Amino acid sequence: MAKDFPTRAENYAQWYQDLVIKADLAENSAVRGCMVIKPYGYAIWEKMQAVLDRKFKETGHSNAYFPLFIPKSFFSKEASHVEGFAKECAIVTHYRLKNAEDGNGVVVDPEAKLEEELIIRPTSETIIWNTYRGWIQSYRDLPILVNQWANVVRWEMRTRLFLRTAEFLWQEGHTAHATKEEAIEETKRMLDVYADFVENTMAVPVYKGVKTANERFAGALDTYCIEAMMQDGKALQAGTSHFLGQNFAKAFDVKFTGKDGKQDFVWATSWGVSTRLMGALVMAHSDDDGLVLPPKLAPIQVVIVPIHKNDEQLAAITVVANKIVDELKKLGISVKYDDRDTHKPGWKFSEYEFKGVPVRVAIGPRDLENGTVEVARRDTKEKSVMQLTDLTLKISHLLDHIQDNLYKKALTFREENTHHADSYDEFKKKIEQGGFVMAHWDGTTETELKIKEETKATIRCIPLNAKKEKGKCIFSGNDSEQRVIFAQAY
RNA sequence: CGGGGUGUAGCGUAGUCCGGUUAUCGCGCAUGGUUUGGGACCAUGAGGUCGCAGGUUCGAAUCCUGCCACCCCGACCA
Repeated sequence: MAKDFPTRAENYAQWYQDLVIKADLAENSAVRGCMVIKPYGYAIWEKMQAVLDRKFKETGHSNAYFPLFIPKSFFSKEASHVEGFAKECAIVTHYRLKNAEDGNGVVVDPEAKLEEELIIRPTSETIIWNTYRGWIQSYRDLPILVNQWANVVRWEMRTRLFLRTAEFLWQEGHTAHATKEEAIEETKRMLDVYADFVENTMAVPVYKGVKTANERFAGALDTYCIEAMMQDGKALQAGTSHFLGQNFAKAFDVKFTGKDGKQDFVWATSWGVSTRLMGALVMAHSDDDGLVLPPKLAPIQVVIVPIHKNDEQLAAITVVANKIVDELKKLGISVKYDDRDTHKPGWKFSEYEFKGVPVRVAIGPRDLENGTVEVARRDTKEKSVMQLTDLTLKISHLLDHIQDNLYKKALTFREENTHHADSYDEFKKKIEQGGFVMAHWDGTTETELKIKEETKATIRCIPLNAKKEKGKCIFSGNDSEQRVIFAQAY
């Protein structure tokens, strides 16, 4: 495995890029801006999907699937929605190719122009609300709680593996409700689901908050979000949940008759997380020696490496190793016994370290004599010799400890890099140093944009559950009710 | 989409300014042997449309034109 990639301190962006590629998570494809997610990376995504999908179902949602293509006319029905996405849409204009007349390959058949062009979905609100119109007549049809796992396309100028690609994978939940209160409740419920997932499964602490008007989703009344801090101090939006009000119901004429016999427009929410979470995962935990994966998402949680001088020793080690494998599997732990003779143990150690496998077990001749194994953990690099007695239980606990430790480490890092600022000078200085800066803001878009222009920092969110604290806006000096989170962001 | 940079074997590179036999070196790969508690060693070998397409020239990795891809910085965004 390559050692020739920069440390985080030397070049954070390059470190990330190299790590994603060299750890076999993903690579650039022949299509500009699009990535190939490789098996090891996809395995992590599948684990994320499995946990999230279970949580969605536990909160009453069902999966469905809507088309990749959206008629262009649907898009223009919700004004702010079009405005938000118009500049980054891929459009299908034709439906047939023909052989080129000069015999060189194929060309678009001009005869096969579509009457109405199709947009490749950048998100599915429009096609879904157009569909919901047919599903909803009465309050008895509500709520509709649907999620879809899908790919979407946003034609980005500048892309980075996982963090921003032209095509990405995600899930989008789209719900319909009879009342405003119920829709807002749903919006917040799903925000909590995301926060719980990112903190407990990904081991990444987040702030829950509301976006400012400026950062709001195109077509939403309120956008709730979770914001995480990466190791370079920048913020990364890890998930969003939108309260859409009646905007899409009005745009697509989706009404229902209430118990009182009166008609009203339906209330909506949408919420999503994407393969961007993969980027967050890498940037939150990994180090200069490679990936560090939280046990709950690691495709391989435990790897066993035999150390032997000859076939007899290997055979004896294999007996012990297989027993450990069986016991770990019974505990639901994914384990790999790597008895390949094509690589030396040292090579394997480095390889699995680079791939972020949380726990490594090495078994050699000395261990056979003593009834022990050597256990190494990836997060701290600590090694210890353990007795075979109760080994699998100890490993199981160790995995839990690693999961906890990663979260605590990330939390400590975030706390150490979160500062308060009470004047604009102090603010600029602290933003320069990186990290989050909690500061008072007067609530206007003008102030927000000016601060962004001068410092590159944006308001990541107005945190929920933060203590109210009167103060003066660092920029304008006007009154403010609470501090908001400023940071440079991905 | 604007500014800058890079493109030579799977990866990293020398050579490019100043054109000249068979394109350099390391890693990796294959085969054989010795090895195996932190990326082993020796020997032999395979692997190249020098990003692509034109052009200049007796001759192009090298000079010229156009294009493509990727990286960094900006604008835009999850």
